[in-house]
Amino acid sequence: MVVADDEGGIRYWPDFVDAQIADAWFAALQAADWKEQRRPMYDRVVDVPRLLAGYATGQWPPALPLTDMLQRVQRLAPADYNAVGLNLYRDGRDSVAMHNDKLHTIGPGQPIALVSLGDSRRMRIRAKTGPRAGIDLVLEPGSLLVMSHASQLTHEHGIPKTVRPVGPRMSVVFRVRSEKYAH
DNA sequence: GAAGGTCAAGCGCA
DNA sequence: CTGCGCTTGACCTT
Repeated sequence: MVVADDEGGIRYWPDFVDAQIADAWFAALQAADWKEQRRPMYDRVVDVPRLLAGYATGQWPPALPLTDMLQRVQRLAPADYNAVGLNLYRDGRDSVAMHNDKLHTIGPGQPIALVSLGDSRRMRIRAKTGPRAGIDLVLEPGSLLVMSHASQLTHEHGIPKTVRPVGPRMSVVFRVRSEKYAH
């Protein structure tokens, strides 16, 4: 347990699946419907530093291994997941700023399950109040990170950029979206 | 419909 | 090398 609270806190399983499965998933998910996004930044528009894809549960192309992934996630972190979000960090310049998942879009008490594939990347986790001691967690391929709803209130997380040469990493995030946000 | 939060890059400093 | 806090603004949410 990386962070403790009464909903399970933040839990990390480095060996969620073995390397062969992780590699196969990573390869198959290249075929997802990856989209670039852009955002305004001062007087210019910049690319969001990662590629994004997302599906409602069961609405993904059958060729994607998401059904298998979801079944395995269910064994360790059972919940009525109704959405998946995928992020592709192409190299060390790709990142996500520190943030927490929007509580209003997640069912109360429901976990968020994140599977990592491809190269390892370091995730920074930090308490939002009090002593702002940060925790670094290396998210390895084939690992599972489960974050409680409550932990989103107390902690924020992000994937910082790095100068170290790194290959692509993918995260596959299963969530229980509230009614009005679910498709 | 007003108001508040988000989150991109780059900078300076620790 | 890396972390952090600051900055603006279009868009989203309440």
